[in-house]
Amino acid sequence: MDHPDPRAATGAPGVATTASWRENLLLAAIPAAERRRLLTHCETVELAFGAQLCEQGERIRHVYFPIGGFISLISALDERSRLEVGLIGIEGMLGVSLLAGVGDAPLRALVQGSGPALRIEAAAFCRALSRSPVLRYTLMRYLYVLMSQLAQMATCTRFHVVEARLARWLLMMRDRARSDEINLTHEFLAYMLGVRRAGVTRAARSLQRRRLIRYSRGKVTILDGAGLVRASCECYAAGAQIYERLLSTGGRRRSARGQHNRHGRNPRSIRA
Amino acid sequence: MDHPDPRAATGAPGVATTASWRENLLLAAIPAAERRRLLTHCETVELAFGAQLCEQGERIRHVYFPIGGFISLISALDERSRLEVGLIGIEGMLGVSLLAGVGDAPLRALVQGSGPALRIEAAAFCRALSRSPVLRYTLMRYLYVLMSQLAQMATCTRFHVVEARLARWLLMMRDRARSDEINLTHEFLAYMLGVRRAGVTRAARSLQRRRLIRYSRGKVTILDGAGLVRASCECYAAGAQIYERLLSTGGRRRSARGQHNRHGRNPRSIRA
DNA sequence: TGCGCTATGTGCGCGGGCGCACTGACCGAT
DNA sequence: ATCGGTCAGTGCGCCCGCGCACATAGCGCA
Repeated sequence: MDHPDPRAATGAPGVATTASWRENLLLAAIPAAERRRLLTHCETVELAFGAQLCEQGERIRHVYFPIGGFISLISALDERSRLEVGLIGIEGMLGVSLLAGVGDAPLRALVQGSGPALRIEAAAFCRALSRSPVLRYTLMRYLYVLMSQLAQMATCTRFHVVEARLARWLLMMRDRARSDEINLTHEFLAYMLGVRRAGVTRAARSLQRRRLIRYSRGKVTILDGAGLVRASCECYAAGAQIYERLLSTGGRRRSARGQHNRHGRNPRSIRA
Repeated sequence: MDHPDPRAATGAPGVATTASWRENLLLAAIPAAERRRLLTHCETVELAFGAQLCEQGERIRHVYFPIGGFISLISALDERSRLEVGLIGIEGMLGVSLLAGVGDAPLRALVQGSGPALRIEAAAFCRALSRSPVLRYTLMRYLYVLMSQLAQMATCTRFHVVEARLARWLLMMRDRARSDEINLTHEFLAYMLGVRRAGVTRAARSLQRRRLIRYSRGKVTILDGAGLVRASCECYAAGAQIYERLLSTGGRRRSARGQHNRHGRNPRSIRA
């Protein structure tokens, strides 16, 4: 109702696909040996747009490492008051609370962009965690990034107007989907931003008039990324920076070795 | 200017006081042997109201375990747009990011209620962490609680009116200060809630008229706690519950043994 | 006793976002 | 070709909180 079929099932576990762990930056940052062990417990699944992977307070059954799709974290006070507080793409994972030894999900998780993900059973994941300090270390850093994002989100939501926040979300989704085309209706955007659909319509129209985006019937295209960055609040740049500083340079104890980003992209170039 | 002298120094390390580790619930939850080792590195300090213990992005020098005072975590986009996103009292600690292997503070930390705290140097704390799985485990659960609070804070700030949020804060501070008298000006409250002082005045006056609180010149007294709970948003109850479920039952690996929440409350009843 | 500072009270006009409700445009299926 | 459904555009009155500015009132100190 509020968003496309929240109960839509996740696609069935797939067999081989072209996707691989390489697509997930967290997995890529784990030392090969650890990763191999982890991957033996993983299966590839297709995340279906709108699927609800878990509900606030419910038990976590699987941990997901997106390798194409992305997931949004939603904090809901009740069905009228809800707000997206985090976004998980190829740079992250769903289920960090297991790291803290907590088996319940703190937030609702909704698939926002369809695509594949690797998943692993919660129990197997916990076993892997308890065996591997490096795994813990790497994922903890991500947990920290998520926390920083949460705090920033709170402030951003409080102080910035819908239009800037919309621009920010579109950019974040572009980064996570790695595509300038995003499938999202105003309705869904309103759900995420915690505002009325009418408010989204107004903001989106304004962005479209300025030729920064184009949209129609649930498909948004980013035309001018640089312009959109300018139209967004500084939180977009800040968020990208936090991530870059803590993770994209390798993730594993780089602080000691000063490694560089193997993927070569400079996340700081938040550019167009 | 915006709040009482942010650069006020923390009181000098004290020697023996009547306060003890027993006053901090996290420390109390750690097995005795571990705690003893940790305490050898601790010193007692007096937190001075308004002191800034660390700034967003700066290096963490000490970890604090309040045993009387309490600390607020503030996310600042710039000096006009800032918002309190967390509150740390005897139930918590300042410096969790070290758990994630990150040496920089994600948020500004301001002393909100004067009182003693135990503190330990960051390096010593990290060493202790790396030696003790139980310590990690216990504190990780707290990290999780903080995260949940952050997410809830974002939603609360977005959807609830100033008066309810004010009531909530007063209650949270009462719990952490364990006193119905709280030293806080409207100015400072406005700083935390991210609203104008005038907004706080109006809300406070309304609460006072309803005989829930009384205040004058920087001192707020809670007259009717139960009434104040009713005037607050459900986030107060929800936050207390999260904490209780995860930490107050002992904190140490109870989940691994399949124990149940000894307090017997149903966590699902988050909506009144 | 009086000064000055800090804390609180209040007014006014503005604007963003809300709730509600209806219209119009486009798409796919029968 | 038509119909039903989803998606987007728009209007209207409302209210909360903002920004600004000024008016009182306690309190400490000289």
